[in-house]
Amino acid sequence: MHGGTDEAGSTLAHVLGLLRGGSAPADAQVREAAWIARCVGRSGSSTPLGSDDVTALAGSLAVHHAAPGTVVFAGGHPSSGVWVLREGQLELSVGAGRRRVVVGVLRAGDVDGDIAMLLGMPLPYTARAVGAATCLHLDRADFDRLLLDHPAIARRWLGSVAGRLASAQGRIVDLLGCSLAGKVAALLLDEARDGVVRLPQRTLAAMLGAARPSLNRVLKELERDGMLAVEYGQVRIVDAQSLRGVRAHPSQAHP
Amino acid sequence: MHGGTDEAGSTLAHVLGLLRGGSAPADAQVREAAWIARCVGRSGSSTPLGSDDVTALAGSLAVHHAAPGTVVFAGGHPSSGVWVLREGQLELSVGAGRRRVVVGVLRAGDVDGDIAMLLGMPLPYTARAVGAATCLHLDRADFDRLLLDHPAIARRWLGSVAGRLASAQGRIVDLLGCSLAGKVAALLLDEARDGVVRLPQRTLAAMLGAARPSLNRVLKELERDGMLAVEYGQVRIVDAQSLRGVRAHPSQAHP
DNA sequence: CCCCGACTGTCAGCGAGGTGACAGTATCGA
DNA sequence: TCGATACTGTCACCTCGCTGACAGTCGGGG
Repeated sequence: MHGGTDEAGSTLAHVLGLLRGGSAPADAQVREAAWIARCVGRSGSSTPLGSDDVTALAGSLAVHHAAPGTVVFAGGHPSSGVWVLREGQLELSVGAGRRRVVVGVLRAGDVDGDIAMLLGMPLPYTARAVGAATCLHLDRADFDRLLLDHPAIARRWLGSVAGRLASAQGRIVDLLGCSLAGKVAALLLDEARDGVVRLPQRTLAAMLGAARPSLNRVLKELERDGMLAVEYGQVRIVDAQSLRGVRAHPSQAHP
Repeated sequence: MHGGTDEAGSTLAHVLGLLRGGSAPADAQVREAAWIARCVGRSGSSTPLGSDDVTALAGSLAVHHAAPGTVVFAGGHPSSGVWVLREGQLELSVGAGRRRVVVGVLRAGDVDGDIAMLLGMPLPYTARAVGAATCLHLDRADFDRLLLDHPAIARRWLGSVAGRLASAQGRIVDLLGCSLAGKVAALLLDEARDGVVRLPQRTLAAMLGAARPSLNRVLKELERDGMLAVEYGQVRIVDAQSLRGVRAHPSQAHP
């Protein structure tokens, strides 16, 4: 099936299309950005900076007030440093102009840009302020000075990144062991904020490496079973407990 | 997700045992341990400690000489600290007694145990010295002191963990976008040391969430195409270039 | 207000891969 | 040297999910 007759050219064009932030965001690009978006320092679980840190450092951090719709950082460029969102929401998106797809949302307390900066890799998505937003920014030099002056913060930052690594590991395991229904359940459960996942089915499908019709079928089944409410551009989790049960099921059913 | 264990009768072994009536360690356990084993600080790519660091710190690190077959650290228990392998090889395995499955190997320069220690989670596998091995050990206090006294090392450690996070991300994308052949190619390419992957097909299949017969079929196809040599308990990569081409193919074949 | 673009809902057909089973073979310990 | 115990190689059958297409619905901009 994968004989020597495949067109190397079309494959290459496909790959190149992914790398440039072109017009039509290919599924693969959406998928990659969406998964990376799940690896930010989430407030509550694994934020490297506590609110006490932020207040203590407030004077030495650059404050950035972003007007609604403003781009805070742009995908494709190397990360200028670390962003800490203090108020408002930032929408993470891929793709140009009208064809852009939202792959995630940053909320107050979230920290992003650190991994890209540490590794010198380009940011995979663009962040825009949804309403008015207040961010704190550390450039590379500030970041180094922060870690140098505050070893406790350095230590906690290490813990934060380690936690993100562990959750990425967990997602690998989730993705491999389950049927599509299990993957969907796992994705919804840890992507939800306040019981709602505000992503279109197309994006969810891309994140799972699944086809949209297949995803839709699973969603409707789960809705019929009373676990979800499928709405326009979002999914509401109704019965999280049962949903966790779906995730736990072994991969294939068979008598 | 939680770590595995090495001792029959522990809670986790019991829970995993419930999922399948199975006797051998459940595939899910093997899979999880195998993926975590791929997230150690590999020498060369993302080791937090340079050899110069190690020599500079040699006096303050605890040296541990492990006789062949000795257990260096045991799965299921919380990590006592960070292990740096200086000489020899450590075999990472899951499962009790004779039924154990090897999920990875540590080589000179590799660093492990840091993530589990940082997060307070149990180690998912047991490490045994294959031949004679020399390890350096830092307990939690030593680790904290190291990061406190050497900010440059703390900074590099952060970079190392960030690199491991990025590679875990990359694996998620690899796993979702490709056909089974693509997944196999990706797995073999970055699991190989000196062109050889020394894991049985059962373990490889578990890592990919695939069935062994399916994996075997793909391996034989790749062998027929001259890219691999399938041997007893290991796979030898013959033509890495072509294998990289297989990995790049889009997900599904289609006229 | 209406229209256009984006999103959801659904279908028939097909191929990839899972399942369980069984035979052959390499490896290791007694 | 001889089993016991893995591991590999392969089969027929069947399910899951992908493909491509089309109709219905929501929502924002002119």
